Amino acid sequence: MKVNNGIEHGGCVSRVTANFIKGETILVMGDNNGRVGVLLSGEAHVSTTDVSGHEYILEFLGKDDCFGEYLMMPAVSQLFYVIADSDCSVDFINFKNVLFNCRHNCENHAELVRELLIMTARRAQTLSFHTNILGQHSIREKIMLYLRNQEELLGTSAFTVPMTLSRLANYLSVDRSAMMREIKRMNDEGIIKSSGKEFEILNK
Amino acid sequence: MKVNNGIEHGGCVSRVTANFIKGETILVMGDNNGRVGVLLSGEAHVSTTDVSGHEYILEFLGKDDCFGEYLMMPAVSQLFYVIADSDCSVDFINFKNVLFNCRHNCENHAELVRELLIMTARRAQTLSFHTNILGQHSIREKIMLYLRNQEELLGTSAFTVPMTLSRLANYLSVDRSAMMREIKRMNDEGIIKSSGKEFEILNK
DNA sequence: CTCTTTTTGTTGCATCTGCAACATCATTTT
DNA sequence: AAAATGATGTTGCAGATGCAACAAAAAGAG
Repeated sequence: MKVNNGIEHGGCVSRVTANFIKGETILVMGDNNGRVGVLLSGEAHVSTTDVSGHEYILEFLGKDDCFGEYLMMPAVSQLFYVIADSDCSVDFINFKNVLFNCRHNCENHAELVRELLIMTARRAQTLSFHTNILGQHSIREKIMLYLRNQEELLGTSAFTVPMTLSRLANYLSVDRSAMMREIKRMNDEGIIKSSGKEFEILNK
Repeated sequence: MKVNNGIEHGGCVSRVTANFIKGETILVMGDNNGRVGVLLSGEAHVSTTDVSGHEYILEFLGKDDCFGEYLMMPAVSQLFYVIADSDCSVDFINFKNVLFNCRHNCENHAELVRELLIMTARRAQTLSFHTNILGQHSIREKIMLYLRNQEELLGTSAFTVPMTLSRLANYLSVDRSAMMREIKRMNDEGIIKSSGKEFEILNK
Protein backbone atom coordinates (compact mmCIF):
# COMPACT_ATOMS: atom_id res chain seq x y z
CA MET A 1 0.00 0.00 0.00
CA LYS A 2 1.50 3.27 -1.16
CA VAL A 3 0.73 6.24 1.03
CA ASN A 4 1.71 9.82 0.31
CA ASN A 5 2.18 12.06 3.28
CA GLY A 6 0.31 14.95 1.72
CA ILE A 7 2.96 17.52 2.44
CA GLU A 8 2.86 18.66 -1.17
CA HIS A 9 -0.43 20.41 -0.43
CA GLY A 10 1.20 22.45 2.28
CA GLY A 11 0.27 23.95 5.61
CA CYS A 12 -2.88 22.89 7.39
CA VAL A 13 -4.06 20.89 4.45
CA SER A 14 -3.57 17.16 4.59
CA ARG A 15 -4.44 15.24 1.52
CA VAL A 16 -3.29 11.65 1.47
CA THR A 17 -3.59 9.04 -1.25
CA ALA A 18 -3.95 5.42 -0.24
CA ASN A 19 -4.54 2.14 -2.04
CA PHE A 20 -6.71 -0.74 -0.90
CA ILE A 21 -7.17 -4.28 -2.12
CA LYS A 22 -10.53 -5.92 -2.69
CA GLY A 23 -12.31 -6.63 0.57
CA GLU A 24 -10.36 -4.17 2.68
CA THR A 25 -12.11 -1.63 4.92
CA ILE A 26 -11.40 1.82 3.53
CA LEU A 27 -13.07 3.85 6.25
CA VAL A 28 -15.22 3.42 9.33
CA MET A 29 -17.68 6.25 9.75
CA GLY A 30 -18.72 7.20 13.20
CA ASP A 31 -15.24 7.46 14.69
CA ASN A 32 -15.44 11.21 14.21
CA ASN A 33 -12.00 11.63 12.72
CA GLY A 34 -13.35 14.15 10.24
CA ARG A 35 -11.86 12.71 7.09
CA VAL A 36 -13.55 12.70 3.73
CA GLY A 37 -12.57 10.20 1.05
CA VAL A 38 -12.68 10.47 -2.71
CA LEU A 39 -12.61 7.27 -4.74
CA LEU A 40 -10.01 7.84 -7.48
CA SER A 41 -10.34 4.38 -9.00
CA GLY A 42 -12.02 1.08 -8.26
CA GLU A 43 -15.40 0.30 -6.71
CA ALA A 44 -16.61 0.17 -3.15
CA HIS A 45 -19.77 0.10 -1.11
CA VAL A 46 -21.03 1.62 2.12
CA SER A 47 -22.65 -0.82 4.48
CA THR A 48 -23.92 -1.10 8.01
CA THR A 49 -25.31 -3.84 10.18
CA ASP A 50 -28.89 -3.89 11.42
CA VAL A 51 -30.07 -5.01 14.87
CA SER A 52 -29.99 -8.69 13.92
CA GLY A 53 -26.38 -8.39 12.82
CA HIS A 54 -27.18 -8.70 9.14
CA GLU A 55 -25.07 -6.50 6.88
CA TYR A 56 -26.90 -4.34 4.43
CA ILE A 57 -25.69 -2.03 1.72
CA LEU A 58 -26.45 1.67 1.83
CA GLU A 59 -24.61 2.89 -1.21
CA PHE A 60 -22.39 1.82 -4.07
CA LEU A 61 -19.40 4.01 -4.85
CA GLY A 62 -17.57 4.43 -8.17
CA LYS A 63 -14.95 6.74 -9.60
CA ASP A 64 -15.03 10.26 -8.15
CA ASP A 65 -17.67 9.40 -5.57
CA CYS A 66 -16.98 10.79 -2.15
CA PHE A 67 -17.84 9.63 1.33
CA GLY A 68 -17.32 10.39 4.99
CA GLU A 69 -19.34 11.40 8.01
CA TYR A 70 -19.49 15.01 6.88
CA LEU A 71 -21.29 13.86 3.75
CA MET A 72 -23.45 11.05 5.14
CA MET A 73 -25.68 11.18 8.13
CA PRO A 74 -25.51 7.99 10.13
CA ALA A 75 -28.96 6.84 11.17
CA VAL A 76 -29.19 6.45 14.91
CA SER A 77 -25.53 6.35 15.87
CA GLN A 78 -24.69 3.26 13.93
CA LEU A 79 -21.33 2.72 12.29
CA PHE A 80 -20.95 2.81 8.52
CA TYR A 81 -18.22 0.88 6.78
CA VAL A 82 -16.74 1.64 3.38
CA ILE A 83 -15.51 -1.63 1.89
CA ALA A 84 -13.50 -2.06 -1.32
CA ASP A 85 -15.29 -4.19 -3.95
CA SER A 86 -12.19 -4.13 -6.12
CA ASP A 87 -8.70 -2.72 -5.74
CA CYS A 88 -9.15 0.96 -4.97
CA SER A 89 -7.20 4.17 -4.91
CA VAL A 90 -8.54 6.75 -2.48
CA ASP A 91 -7.73 10.34 -1.58
CA PHE A 92 -8.35 11.37 2.01
CA ILE A 93 -8.89 15.00 2.93
CA ASN A 94 -9.14 16.25 6.46
CA PHE A 95 -12.47 17.98 6.04
CA LYS A 96 -12.82 18.88 9.70
CA ASN A 97 -9.40 20.50 9.87
CA VAL A 98 -9.91 22.42 6.64
CA LEU A 99 -13.27 23.69 7.79
CA PHE A 100 -12.88 24.42 11.44
CA ASN A 101 -9.27 24.53 12.63
CA CYS A 102 -7.53 26.58 9.99
CA ARG A 103 -9.21 29.76 8.78
CA HIS A 104 -8.02 30.55 5.27
CA ASN A 105 -4.51 31.37 6.35
CA CYS A 106 -2.54 28.99 4.19
CA GLU A 107 -1.89 29.33 0.54
CA ASN A 108 -3.53 26.17 -0.75
CA HIS A 109 -6.42 26.29 1.64
CA ALA A 110 -8.80 28.32 -0.51
CA GLU A 111 -8.32 26.10 -3.52
CA LEU A 112 -8.92 22.95 -1.50
CA VAL A 113 -12.08 24.36 0.06
CA ARG A 114 -13.26 25.27 -3.41
CA GLU A 115 -12.60 21.70 -4.60
CA LEU A 116 -14.40 20.31 -1.56
CA LEU A 117 -17.37 22.56 -2.26
CA ILE A 118 -17.65 21.39 -5.87
CA MET A 119 -17.34 17.79 -4.73
CA THR A 120 -19.92 18.19 -1.98
CA ALA A 121 -22.36 20.00 -4.26
CA ARG A 122 -22.08 17.18 -6.77
CA ARG A 123 -22.79 14.70 -4.02
CA ALA A 124 -25.87 16.70 -2.99
CA GLN A 125 -27.09 16.59 -6.59
CA THR A 126 -26.54 12.85 -6.84
CA LEU A 127 -28.35 12.23 -3.56
CA SER A 128 -31.14 14.56 -4.59
CA PHE A 129 -31.71 12.51 -7.70
CA HIS A 130 -31.56 9.24 -5.78
CA THR A 131 -34.12 10.64 -3.34
CA ASN A 132 -36.29 11.49 -6.33
CA ILE A 133 -36.11 7.94 -7.59
CA LEU A 134 -36.72 6.30 -4.23
CA GLY A 135 -39.67 8.63 -3.67
CA GLN A 136 -41.54 7.17 -6.63
CA HIS A 137 -44.51 5.08 -5.59
CA SER A 138 -44.17 2.12 -7.94
CA ILE A 139 -41.37 -0.03 -9.31
CA ARG A 140 -42.38 1.00 -12.82
CA GLU A 141 -42.02 4.70 -11.99
CA LYS A 142 -38.64 4.09 -10.39
CA ILE A 143 -37.39 2.21 -13.44
CA MET A 144 -38.74 4.80 -15.86
CA LEU A 145 -37.24 7.74 -13.98
CA TYR A 146 -33.89 5.99 -13.90
CA LEU A 147 -34.05 5.10 -17.59
CA ARG A 148 -35.20 8.54 -18.71
CA ASN A 149 -32.34 10.05 -16.76
CA GLN A 150 -29.87 7.70 -18.43
CA GLU A 151 -31.39 8.58 -21.79
CA GLU A 152 -30.84 12.27 -21.15
CA LEU A 153 -27.39 11.74 -19.69
CA LEU A 154 -26.18 9.66 -22.63
CA GLY A 155 -28.18 11.49 -25.29
CA THR A 156 -29.66 8.35 -26.81
CA SER A 157 -32.83 6.35 -26.22
CA ALA A 158 -30.94 3.07 -26.57
CA PHE A 159 -28.21 2.34 -24.06
CA THR A 160 -26.69 -0.19 -21.71
CA VAL A 161 -27.08 0.37 -17.99
CA PRO A 162 -23.71 0.75 -16.28
CA MET A 163 -24.27 -1.83 -13.54
CA THR A 164 -25.64 -5.32 -13.08
CA LEU A 165 -29.40 -5.63 -12.84
CA SER A 166 -28.94 -6.87 -9.29
CA ARG A 167 -27.21 -3.65 -8.39
CA LEU A 168 -29.86 -1.66 -10.21
CA ALA A 169 -32.56 -3.32 -8.11
CA ASN A 170 -30.55 -2.45 -5.03
CA TYR A 171 -30.16 1.16 -6.18
CA LEU A 172 -33.90 1.41 -6.80
CA SER A 173 -34.43 -0.31 -3.47
CA VAL A 174 -36.83 -2.92 -4.84
CA ASP A 175 -36.82 -6.69 -4.89
CA ARG A 176 -34.82 -7.93 -7.84
CA SER A 177 -37.36 -10.50 -8.99
CA ALA A 178 -40.13 -7.93 -8.74
CA MET A 179 -38.06 -5.56 -10.86
CA MET A 180 -37.43 -8.27 -13.47
CA ARG A 181 -41.15 -8.98 -13.59
CA GLU A 182 -41.92 -5.31 -14.09
CA ILE A 183 -39.30 -4.97 -16.83
CA LYS A 184 -40.91 -7.88 -18.64
CA ARG A 185 -44.35 -6.29 -18.34
CA MET A 186 -43.00 -3.01 -19.71
CA ASN A 187 -41.57 -4.92 -22.64
CA ASP A 188 -44.91 -6.69 -23.20
CA GLU A 189 -46.74 -3.37 -23.10
CA GLY A 190 -44.35 -1.83 -25.61
CA ILE A 191 -43.10 0.89 -23.28
CA ILE A 192 -39.50 -0.23 -23.52
CA LYS A 193 -37.49 -2.82 -25.41
CA SER A 194 -34.84 -4.51 -23.34
CA SER A 195 -32.63 -7.54 -23.16
CA GLY A 196 -30.30 -7.99 -20.22
CA LYS A 197 -28.64 -4.70 -19.50
CA GLU A 198 -29.55 -3.18 -22.87
CA PHE A 199 -32.53 -0.86 -22.83
CA GLU A 200 -34.42 1.22 -25.30
CA ILE A 201 -37.21 3.61 -24.42
CA LEU A 202 -39.95 3.38 -27.04
CA ASN A 203 -42.94 5.74 -26.98
CA LYS A 204 -41.98 9.12 -25.58
CA MET B 1 -40.74 43.24 0.14
CA LYS B 2 -37.41 44.38 1.53
CA VAL B 3 -34.38 43.57 -0.58
CA ASN B 4 -30.79 44.30 0.34
CA ASN B 5 -28.35 44.82 -2.46
CA GLY B 6 -25.68 42.65 -0.90
CA ILE B 7 -22.92 45.20 -1.28
CA GLU B 8 -22.04 44.77 2.38
CA HIS B 9 -20.46 41.46 1.56
CA GLY B 10 -18.10 43.13 -0.86
CA GLY B 11 -16.39 42.39 -4.15
CA CYS B 12 -17.46 39.45 -6.29
CA VAL B 13 -19.74 38.15 -3.61
CA SER B 14 -23.39 38.87 -3.99
CA ARG B 15 -25.58 37.89 -1.11
CA VAL B 16 -29.09 39.25 -1.21
CA THR B 17 -31.88 38.91 1.30
CA ALA B 18 -35.45 38.86 0.03
CA ASN B 19 -38.86 38.35 1.57
CA PHE B 20 -41.78 36.45 0.10
CA ILE B 21 -45.41 36.12 1.06
CA LYS B 22 -47.28 32.84 1.27
CA GLY B 23 -47.85 31.33 -2.16
CA GLU B 24 -45.14 33.28 -3.96
CA THR B 25 -42.59 31.55 -6.16
CA ILE B 26 -39.20 31.94 -4.51
CA LEU B 27 -37.09 30.35 -7.21
CA VAL B 28 -37.45 28.46 -10.47
CA MET B 29 -34.73 25.87 -10.89
CA GLY B 30 -33.60 25.02 -14.36
CA ASP B 31 -33.05 28.59 -15.53
CA ASN B 32 -29.35 28.12 -14.83
CA ASN B 33 -28.82 31.42 -13.08
CA GLY B 34 -26.57 29.71 -10.55
CA ARG B 35 -28.15 31.07 -7.40
CA VAL B 36 -28.47 29.15 -4.20
CA GLY B 37 -31.08 30.07 -1.62
CA VAL B 38 -31.09 29.69 2.14
CA LEU B 39 -34.38 29.82 3.98
CA LEU B 40 -33.85 32.15 6.93
CA SER B 41 -37.42 31.94 8.20
CA GLY B 42 -40.75 30.53 7.13
CA GLU B 43 -41.62 27.33 5.28
CA ALA B 44 -41.58 26.40 1.64
CA HIS B 45 -41.70 23.40 -0.63
CA VAL B 46 -40.04 22.27 -3.83
CA SER B 47 -42.41 20.97 -6.47
CA THR B 48 -42.52 19.95 -10.08
CA THR B 49 -45.18 18.89 -12.52
CA ASP B 50 -45.34 15.41 -14.02
CA VAL B 51 -46.27 14.54 -17.59
CA SER B 52 -50.00 14.77 -16.89
CA GLY B 53 -49.58 18.27 -15.51
CA HIS B 54 -50.20 17.25 -11.92
CA GLU B 55 -48.04 19.07 -9.37
CA TYR B 56 -46.18 16.95 -6.95
CA ILE B 57 -43.97 17.82 -4.02
CA LEU B 58 -40.32 16.84 -3.97
CA GLU B 59 -39.20 18.40 -0.74
CA PHE B 60 -40.32 20.46 2.22
CA LEU B 61 -38.02 23.24 3.36
CA GLY B 62 -37.73 24.80 6.81
CA LYS B 63 -35.36 27.17 8.59
CA ASP B 64 -31.76 26.98 7.35
CA ASP B 65 -32.62 24.59 4.53
CA CYS B 66 -30.96 25.43 1.26
CA PHE B 67 -31.94 24.88 -2.34
CA GLY B 68 -30.91 25.62 -5.90
CA GLU B 69 -29.81 23.76 -8.99
CA TYR B 70 -26.31 23.32 -7.64
CA LEU B 71 -27.78 21.36 -4.76
CA MET B 72 -30.60 19.49 -6.46
CA MET B 73 -30.39 17.48 -9.60
CA PRO B 74 -33.47 17.91 -11.75
CA ALA B 75 -34.67 14.61 -13.12
CA VAL B 76 -34.83 14.67 -16.90
CA SER B 77 -34.64 18.40 -17.57
CA GLN B 78 -37.80 19.31 -15.75
CA LEU B 79 -38.27 22.59 -13.91
CA PHE B 80 -38.43 22.71 -10.13
CA TYR B 81 -40.31 25.43 -8.32
CA VAL B 82 -39.69 26.62 -4.78
CA ILE B 83 -42.98 27.95 -3.40
CA ALA B 84 -43.51 29.74 -0.10
CA ASP B 85 -45.91 27.92 2.26
CA SER B 86 -45.82 30.83 4.67
CA ASP B 87 -44.19 34.26 4.64
CA CYS B 88 -40.50 33.63 4.08
CA SER B 89 -37.19 35.38 4.36
CA VAL B 90 -34.54 34.06 1.99
CA ASP B 91 -30.85 34.69 1.38
CA PHE B 92 -29.62 34.28 -2.17
CA ILE B 93 -25.97 33.57 -2.88
CA ASN B 94 -24.50 33.50 -6.35
CA PHE B 95 -22.99 30.06 -6.08
CA LYS B 96 -21.85 29.91 -9.68
CA ASN B 97 -20.02 33.22 -9.45
CA VAL B 98 -18.39 32.37 -6.16
CA LEU B 99 -17.21 29.03 -7.48
CA PHE B 100 -16.23 29.66 -11.05
CA ASN B 101 -15.81 33.32 -11.91
CA CYS B 102 -13.86 34.76 -9.02
CA ARG B 103 -10.88 32.81 -7.72
CA HIS B 104 -10.34 33.67 -4.08
CA ASN B 105 -9.19 37.17 -4.79
CA CYS B 106 -11.63 39.14 -2.68
CA GLU B 107 -11.52 39.52 1.02
CA ASN B 108 -14.85 37.95 1.94
CA HIS B 109 -14.70 35.26 -0.65
CA ALA B 110 -12.97 32.60 1.42
CA GLU B 111 -15.38 33.01 4.31
CA LEU B 112 -18.40 32.72 2.02
CA VAL B 113 -17.05 29.61 0.35
CA ARG B 114 -16.48 28.13 3.77
CA GLU B 115 -20.08 28.92 4.74
CA LEU B 116 -21.33 27.43 1.50
CA LEU B 117 -19.30 24.29 2.12
CA ILE B 118 -20.76 23.83 5.60
CA MET B 119 -24.25 24.44 4.23
CA THR B 120 -23.78 22.04 1.33
CA ALA B 121 -22.28 19.35 3.55
CA ARG B 122 -25.25 19.64 5.87
CA ARG B 123 -27.56 19.27 2.92
CA ALA B 124 -25.68 16.15 1.80
CA GLN B 125 -26.12 14.71 5.30
CA THR B 126 -29.84 15.46 5.31
CA LEU B 127 -30.31 13.93 1.88
CA SER B 128 -28.22 10.94 2.84
CA PHE B 129 -30.53 10.29 5.77
CA HIS B 130 -33.64 10.76 3.64
CA THR B 131 -32.22 8.29 1.12
CA ASN B 132 -31.70 5.88 3.99
CA ILE B 133 -35.32 6.17 5.02
CA LEU B 134 -36.75 5.92 1.53
CA GLY B 135 -34.56 2.88 0.90
CA GLN B 136 -36.33 0.88 3.62
CA HIS B 137 -38.51 -1.87 2.23
CA SER B 138 -41.60 -1.50 4.38
CA ILE B 139 -43.68 1.30 5.82
CA ARG B 140 -42.94 0.01 9.29
CA GLU B 141 -39.18 0.18 8.74
CA LYS B 142 -39.48 3.70 7.36
CA ILE B 143 -41.49 4.85 10.37
CA MET B 144 -39.14 3.17 12.83
CA LEU B 145 -36.00 4.62 11.26
CA TYR B 146 -37.56 8.06 11.33
CA LEU B 147 -38.70 7.70 14.93
CA ARG B 148 -35.41 6.26 16.18
CA ASN B 149 -33.62 9.18 14.58
CA GLN B 150 -35.94 11.65 16.27
CA GLU B 151 -35.37 9.84 19.54
CA GLU B 152 -31.61 10.21 19.19
CA LEU B 153 -31.87 13.77 17.97
CA LEU B 154 -34.06 14.89 20.84
CA GLY B 155 -32.52 12.62 23.45
CA THR B 156 -35.83 11.23 24.66
CA SER B 157 -37.94 8.22 23.71
CA ALA B 158 -41.13 10.28 24.00
CA PHE B 159 -41.52 13.22 21.66
CA THR B 160 -43.81 15.07 19.27
CA VAL B 161 -43.02 14.90 15.57
CA PRO B 162 -42.33 18.37 14.16
CA MET B 163 -44.75 18.16 11.23
CA THR B 164 -48.27 17.05 10.45
CA LEU B 165 -48.79 13.33 9.91
CA SER B 166 -49.78 14.12 6.33
CA ARG B 167 -46.41 15.71 5.75
CA LEU B 168 -44.69 12.83 7.49
CA ALA B 169 -46.36 10.40 5.08
CA ASN B 170 -45.17 12.57 2.23
CA TYR B 171 -41.63 12.64 3.63
CA LEU B 172 -41.64 8.85 3.96
CA SER B 173 -43.18 8.65 0.50
CA VAL B 174 -46.00 6.35 1.53
CA ASP B 175 -49.76 6.58 1.35
CA ARG B 176 -51.09 8.45 4.37
CA SER B 177 -53.86 5.98 5.18
CA ALA B 178 -51.42 3.09 4.88
CA MET B 179 -49.09 4.86 7.28
CA MET B 180 -51.92 5.48 9.76
CA ARG B 181 -52.86 1.79 9.57
CA GLU B 182 -49.25 0.76 10.22
CA ILE B 183 -48.96 3.17 13.16
CA LYS B 184 -52.07 1.62 14.67
CA ARG B 185 -50.68 -1.89 14.19
CA MET B 186 -47.42 -0.86 15.86
CA ASN B 187 -49.45 0.48 18.79
CA ASP B 188 -51.43 -2.77 18.97
CA GLU B 189 -48.22 -4.81 18.95
CA GLY B 190 -46.71 -2.69 21.71
CA ILE B 191 -43.77 -1.46 19.67
CA ILE B 192 -44.70 2.17 20.10
CA LYS B 193 -47.29 4.20 21.97
CA SER B 194 -48.68 7.10 20.02
CA SER B 195 -51.55 9.51 19.82
CA GLY B 196 -51.66 12.06 17.05
CA LYS B 197 -48.26 13.56 16.65
CA GLU B 198 -47.02 12.32 20.03
CA PHE B 199 -44.90 9.21 19.89
CA GLU B 200 -43.09 7.02 22.35
CA ILE B 201 -40.81 4.15 21.42
CA LEU B 202 -41.37 1.25 23.80
CA ASN B 203 -39.19 -1.86 23.65
CA LYS B 204 -35.68 -1.03 22.53
C1' DC C 1 -10.08 -25.90 -19.19
C1' DT C 2 -12.81 -26.85 -14.93
C1' DC C 3 -14.81 -25.42 -10.93
C1' DT C 4 -17.05 -21.89 -8.36
C1' DT C 5 -19.57 -17.89 -7.81
C1' DT C 6 -22.52 -14.46 -9.48
C1' DT C 7 -26.13 -12.87 -12.38
C1' DT C 8 -30.28 -13.48 -14.92
C1' DG C 9 -34.83 -15.07 -15.68
C1' DT C 10 -39.07 -17.10 -13.91
C1' DT C 11 -43.05 -18.52 -10.95
C1' DG C 12 -46.46 -19.19 -6.96
C1' DC C 13 -48.04 -17.28 -3.00
C1' DA C 14 -49.01 -14.45 0.95
C1' DT C 15 -49.37 -9.97 2.33
C1' DC C 16 -48.36 -5.29 2.11
C1' DT C 17 -49.68 -1.06 0.28
C1' DG C 18 -52.09 2.30 -2.58
C1' DC C 19 -56.51 3.99 -3.63
C1' DA C 20 -61.16 5.56 -2.91
C1' DA C 21 -64.33 6.90 0.17
C1' DC C 22 -65.94 8.32 4.37
C1' DA C 23 -66.74 10.64 9.17
C1' DT C 24 -64.83 13.44 12.68
C1' DC C 25 -61.98 16.86 14.58
C1' DA C 26 -59.06 21.06 14.31
C1' DT C 27 -57.70 25.27 12.34
C1' DT C 28 -58.25 29.23 9.64
C1' DT C 29 -60.94 32.52 7.17
C1' DT C 30 -64.89 35.44 6.38
C1' DA D 1 -70.29 32.73 14.83
C1' DA D 2 -70.49 30.35 10.72
C1' DA D 3 -68.29 28.53 6.87
C1' DA D 4 -64.53 26.66 4.66
C1' DT D 5 -60.43 24.31 4.56
C1' DG D 6 -57.17 21.02 6.13
C1' DA D 7 -55.75 17.11 9.28
C1' DT D 8 -56.80 12.79 11.44
C1' DG D 9 -58.64 8.27 11.78
C1' DT D 10 -60.78 4.24 9.61
C1' DT D 11 -62.19 0.57 6.31
C1' DG D 12 -62.81 -2.54 2.03
C1' DC D 13 -60.69 -3.97 -1.83
C1' DA D 14 -57.71 -4.94 -5.73
C1' DG D 15 -53.44 -5.06 -7.36
C1' DA D 16 -48.49 -4.46 -6.53
C1' DT D 17 -44.62 -6.13 -4.30
C1' DG D 18 -41.58 -8.96 -1.35
C1' DC D 19 -40.13 -13.53 -0.50
C1' DA D 20 -38.68 -18.20 -1.34
C1' DA D 21 -37.18 -21.25 -4.48
C1' DC D 22 -35.65 -22.71 -8.62
C1' DA D 23 -32.94 -23.44 -13.30
C1' DA D 24 -29.98 -21.68 -16.60
C1' DA D 25 -26.51 -18.59 -18.26
C1' DA D 26 -22.48 -15.80 -17.60
C1' DA D 27 -18.42 -14.36 -15.38
C1' DG D 28 -14.48 -15.07 -12.61
C1' DA D 29 -10.92 -17.94 -10.23
C1' DG D 30 -7.52 -21.45 -10.04
